[in-house]
Amino acid sequence: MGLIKLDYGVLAILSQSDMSGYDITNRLSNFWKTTHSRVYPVLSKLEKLGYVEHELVEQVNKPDKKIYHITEPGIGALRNWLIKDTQPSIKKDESLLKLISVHVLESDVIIDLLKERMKLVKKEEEFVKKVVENTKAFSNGVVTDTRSNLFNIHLLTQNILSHAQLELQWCEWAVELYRQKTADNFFDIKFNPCKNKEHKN
Amino acid sequence: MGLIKLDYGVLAILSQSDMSGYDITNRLSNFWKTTHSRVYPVLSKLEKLGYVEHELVEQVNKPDKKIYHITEPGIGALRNWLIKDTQPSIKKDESLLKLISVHVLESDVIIDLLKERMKLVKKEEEFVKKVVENTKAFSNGVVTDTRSNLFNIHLLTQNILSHAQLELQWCEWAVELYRQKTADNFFDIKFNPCKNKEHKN
DNA sequence: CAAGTCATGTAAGAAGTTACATGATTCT
DNA sequence: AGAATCATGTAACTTCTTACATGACTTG
Repeated sequence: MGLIKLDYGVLAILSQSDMSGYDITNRLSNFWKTTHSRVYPVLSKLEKLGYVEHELVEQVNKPDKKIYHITEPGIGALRNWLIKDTQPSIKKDESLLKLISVHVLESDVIIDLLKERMKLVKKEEEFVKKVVENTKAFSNGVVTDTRSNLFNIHLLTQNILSHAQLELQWCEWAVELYRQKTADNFFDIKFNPCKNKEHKN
Repeated sequence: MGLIKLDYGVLAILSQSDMSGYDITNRLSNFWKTTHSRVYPVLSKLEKLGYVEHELVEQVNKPDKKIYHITEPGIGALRNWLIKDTQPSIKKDESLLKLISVHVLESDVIIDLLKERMKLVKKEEEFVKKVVENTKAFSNGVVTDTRSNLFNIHLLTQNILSHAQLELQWCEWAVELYRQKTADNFFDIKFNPCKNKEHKN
C-alpha cells in the first residue's frame, strides 16, 4: 500500500506545525483540492504507518480535538518523496474545456462567457490574497524572510497570484479578439503578456 | 444520470469534426487529462442518450473504426452546458505540493528540485508547441483566422503556452531567492513577471 | 432564528487509473 | 528485434465526491 500525493500533502502540512485534522484540511485545501472527509482517513492511515502521532486535547465550548505531529519516520518518508520523480501537473479547467466548442455560440455570448471567467479568476485572486494575509498573521509577518519555514508558502502564493493575473490578462486579450471578430481578420496574433501591449502580427 | 465534464469534452471535440474514439482521445487529452479506456464508455453512453451516432469504417492494414458525429440533440446539450455555471478550475501540481515542505531539505537540494521542475515545464511547453503545429497542419494554417472554427483552439494553446512561460520565470525567480538564502535576507519580495527585473523590496 | 465555526468521523456511489486482451503494420 | 501506431474494448482497483451524523456555541 503506497502513499498517494494527498498523504504526502498532509505530511507536508504537519512538517510546518502540529495541527488538528480540521486545521490540516483548511490549510492544505489552499493548495490542493481536498475535504475533511478525505483527510481524516488519511491521518488514520499515516498513524498506522507510524508517520504521525496524536494527542487528544479536551476543549470547553468546542469539540475535543486530536493534535497530530509528524514523527522521524514521517520526515524520512517526506524527504524521500521530495527527492523522487515528480508527476506532471494536472489541470482540469472547465472554462478552457468549454472554449473548445464555443464556435457553436454567437460572438457576444462567447464574450459573456469570458467575462464570467474573469469573475471566477478574480475570486480566485481574492482567495489567494486572503491566504497571503492569513499566512502573514500566522507567522507575525515574517513570511518573506528567507529563513522563515513559511518562506516557501510565500513563493507558492506568489506563484498562484501571478497565474491568476496572467489569466485575467489572457481573458482581456481574448475578449478583444472576439470583439473584433465581426469586423476584421488577424493573423498570427500571439498572446504576449510580458511585452505589454506589443502584440506581434 | 447527468453528464460530467468529460462527457461534454467529448461532445466539444466532436463539434469540431467527426472522429473515431481513438482520435477523440488524442485530441481531447491535449486539454483534459483522460485515456481511451475512459473515452470509449463515454461514447457508448452518449450514443444511448442520442447525442452522438457512429458509422463503421472498414480499413485495410488497420483495425476497423467507428467514426462518431454529434447529433442535433448533442449540439443542444453542448450549448446548454456552455451557458450554464462553470465550476472553478482544479489544479493538482505535485511540484507545488512538494514546495510546502521543502524546508526539510538543504537549499542546494531545493534548487535541484526547482531545476527539475523547469525541465518538466519545458517539456510541457514543447508539447503545447507541437499541439499548435498539429492544429495548424490540420487546418492548413488558418488557425489564427478569427473565422476559423479552430480559432478557439489557438486561444487555448496561447493560454497554456503563456502559463508555461510564466512558470519558467517563476522557477528562475525562486532559484535566485534560494541562492541568496544563505547570504542575506529579503523582505516583501514579490514575483512581478510583467515588470521585467523590477522586483520591489 | 438561520447560518457558520469547530471538530470528528462513516458510507455510498461516482469517477479515474492501470492492467489485460487482441493483432497487423510500420518505424528505429 | 523491439517499440510504436492504429483501434477497440473490459475489469479490477483506487481515489474522490457528496451526503449523513452529531452538537454546542457564535455571528448576522
